Amino acid sequence: MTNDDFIVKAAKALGDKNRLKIVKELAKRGTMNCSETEKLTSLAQPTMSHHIQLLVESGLVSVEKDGRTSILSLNQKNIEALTVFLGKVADA
Amino acid sequence: MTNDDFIVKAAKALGDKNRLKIVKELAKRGTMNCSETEKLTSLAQPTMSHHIQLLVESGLVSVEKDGRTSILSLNQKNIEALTVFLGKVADA
DNA sequence: GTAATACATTGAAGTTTATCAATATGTTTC
DNA sequence: GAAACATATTGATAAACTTCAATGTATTAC
Repeated sequence: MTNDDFIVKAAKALGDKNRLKIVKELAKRGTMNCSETEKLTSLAQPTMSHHIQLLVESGLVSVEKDGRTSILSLNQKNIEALTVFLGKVADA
Repeated sequence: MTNDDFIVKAAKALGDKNRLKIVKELAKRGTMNCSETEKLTSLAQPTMSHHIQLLVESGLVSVEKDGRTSILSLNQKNIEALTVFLGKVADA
């Protein structure tokens, strides 16, 4: 994946209000499992599962399996990379 | 528009490779008019016009009309706002 | 004022995305 | 091992998005 591809994918992942809500909540709590994300919105479980998959594929969110639960957290390094890119654009 | 709405809209605007290319080129050159953006890709003129409209509506890009040409530039303030948001998320 | 230039709008086609109900898979509990 | 739990997958539908050809609207140039 080129850097541009990463930017596009990550931006696309952030460009949805439900996924943004997950990201913001992860920033607040540190971690969440999938069931907890479902309580953030009124979306059905498969829909959330899909959104989470997109966030993970984008690199913004990481998953660690613990038994039957999936523990989500922010991928700080990749979010930082996106931030740095934007920072450069902001004061170009 | 709430702050979340802005983040979603701006991220969505960035989440397309052609629009990202415009933004990056604006960061490099400072300004461009619409005809110049058309040379960046192989997209048709109406398609570019549409992408530019999305960028402008998102707040990432500003337009100033000068006769028959539209002069595009980055909206540093809004890009900075997006950067700040991500920065907070990155080291949450 | 006609022609050329720069951009916007419209209408339509194809593609992608968001969403859900139903169902499947793997895991813990009893 | 049966039941409950956590998440994933599948298949379908509706909405949103990307793209273009055709056409429209200003503006400049001759």
